Amino acid sequence: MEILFDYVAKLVANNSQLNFDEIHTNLEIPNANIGGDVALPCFKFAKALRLAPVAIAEQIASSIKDENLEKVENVNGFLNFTFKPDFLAYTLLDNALLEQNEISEHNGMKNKTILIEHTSINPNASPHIGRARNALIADSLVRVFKFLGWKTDIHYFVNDVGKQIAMLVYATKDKKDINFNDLLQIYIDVNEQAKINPEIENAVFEYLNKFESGDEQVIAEFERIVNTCIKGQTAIFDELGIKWDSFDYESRYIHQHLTEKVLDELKKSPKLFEDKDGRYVLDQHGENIGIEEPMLVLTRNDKTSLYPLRDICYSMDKAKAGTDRNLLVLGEDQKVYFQQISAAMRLLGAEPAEVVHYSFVLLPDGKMSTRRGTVVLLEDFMREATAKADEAISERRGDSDIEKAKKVGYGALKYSILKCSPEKNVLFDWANALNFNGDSSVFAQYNYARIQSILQKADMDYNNAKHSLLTRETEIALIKEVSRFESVVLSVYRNLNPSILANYIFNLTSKFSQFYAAESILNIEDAELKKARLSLISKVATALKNGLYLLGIDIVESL
RNA sequence: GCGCCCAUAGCUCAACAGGAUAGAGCAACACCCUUCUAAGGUGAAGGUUGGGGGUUCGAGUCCCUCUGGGCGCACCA
Repeated sequence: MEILFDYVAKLVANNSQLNFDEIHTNLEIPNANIGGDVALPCFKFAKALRLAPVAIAEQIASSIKDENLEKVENVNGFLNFTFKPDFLAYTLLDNALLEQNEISEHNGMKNKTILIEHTSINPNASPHIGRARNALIADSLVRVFKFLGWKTDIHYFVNDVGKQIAMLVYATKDKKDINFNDLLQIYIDVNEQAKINPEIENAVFEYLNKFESGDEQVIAEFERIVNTCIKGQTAIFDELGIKWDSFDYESRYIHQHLTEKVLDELKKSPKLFEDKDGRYVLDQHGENIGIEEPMLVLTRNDKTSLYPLRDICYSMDKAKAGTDRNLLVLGEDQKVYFQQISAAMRLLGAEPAEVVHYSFVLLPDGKMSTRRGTVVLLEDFMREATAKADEAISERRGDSDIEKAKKVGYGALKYSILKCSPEKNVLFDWANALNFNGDSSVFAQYNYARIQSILQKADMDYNNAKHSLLTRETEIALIKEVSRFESVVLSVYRNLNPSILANYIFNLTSKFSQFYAAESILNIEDAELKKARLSLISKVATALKNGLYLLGIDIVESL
């Protein structure tokens, strides 16, 4: 639609005292029920032109004569432009950018660099769908940045130090083999036991002490647990096509004494002080942090580091990597904490990461809690979705196809989480998440497959099609939607919000499905029209394929 | 108690930097497969955008306030 905005802005600029930019920024797409292709509200020009909005619109409407316009009319101060359908069709379709190389070229983002850290969940158990939201949002953003030509560097911070790991080490100390799938139950049990048995707590802290002071035997035991966990967790994400470039271990900051330099830097600030217990504490009053006592305890009394200090060091390392952008996808529970780390970084003269926060996934009967075991595990969701997809495919196609079932099932899973705006809570219920009708990724995959089926049967070259022949109502509606693809991708990029894309894919699919029901493509006499329609649907297929890809969803050739 | 986020149809979600008559899907109702894949399409129904004030030519969108939900509130990581 951008090209039409330019066209209209130029036209109005030539027929009024308004300049191109002020016209262009005010242009909008009118609601479908109002009619018209582009609208210009004239209210804001009233003051400068010393004229009533209606009079301005009237004046401009009457002075514009353009062969490509069907009409320009004033509706209560809105100037509505309606183009001739053939002009609209070829202008939008011939200029629509749908492919990765075209879009990255057009927007000049090639070879920019971005570091993205995401997920970084505790290595203690199988991830639940709440934390999966982190990985899904981030992975989609990674895909969008890559699509636009950015070079991405994706990091995972492994919190391999701490009480929760020590507890798992304690609970598994006599076990020869540790199975990743047993860890959740072990974790729940040991937390239960620790409540009634204080000796566990003591033993756990002893483990932690030994780990931090470099006891090789204990370090090996920690590594055994952490590696089992990371392996198990990343295998699940890997199955979903989500990958990282590097895993950064928190313990490195302890064992290699990497926190000292940053601590020395912070000591230069009067905001860092030693409290009565001998711990280093950062006073963050005046940093606009929304808590009563903005203090960050950085060390224990023996001056060994606490997590926030290690996190500041890690964040500094990421900032020092010198990428054009530095992004972090983080749960809303970490909002204040992130502000605290950011304030410390500014104190050190560094630029904190940009952050995308997401809200939690809620269950119909309450919140999820790993410790209480009231969770929906990502892997359970994956299995259920695949099973349901396979059942449906078997029913339709006569036999099972597990690869296809995964593409359908995982797609539905991702879509159900990604379609919600990150700042809103997602309410998870099985029926909704496993619904393959209507507003779901399956609708898009299904219609993509329909298009492939037609294109295969067509057996004709539609490269130099005359798009001006596509003037039916459902064709124009579909063309308008396809032509938005690039601006939607850019909108996801600007807002760091993949739900915009999920939404778009549904609208595009809907428009295609309506066109498909209303018009024949192969069964028509007019060969030129057939060519034009084939060209149109091939472009729709490209937009669907690339759009789904950017959400991390695979297409299927038949369904 | 304080701070940040959210509240839109019975349910789940849309509505680009404030724009015109607030849109979809699910569920429920009535239709449409001798025609390119019916996981589809069409129609009807469903709303005082949580309540109340304000700013504006214009408010779901901005401001204030109340209610309800989510998250957090140094010495866990």
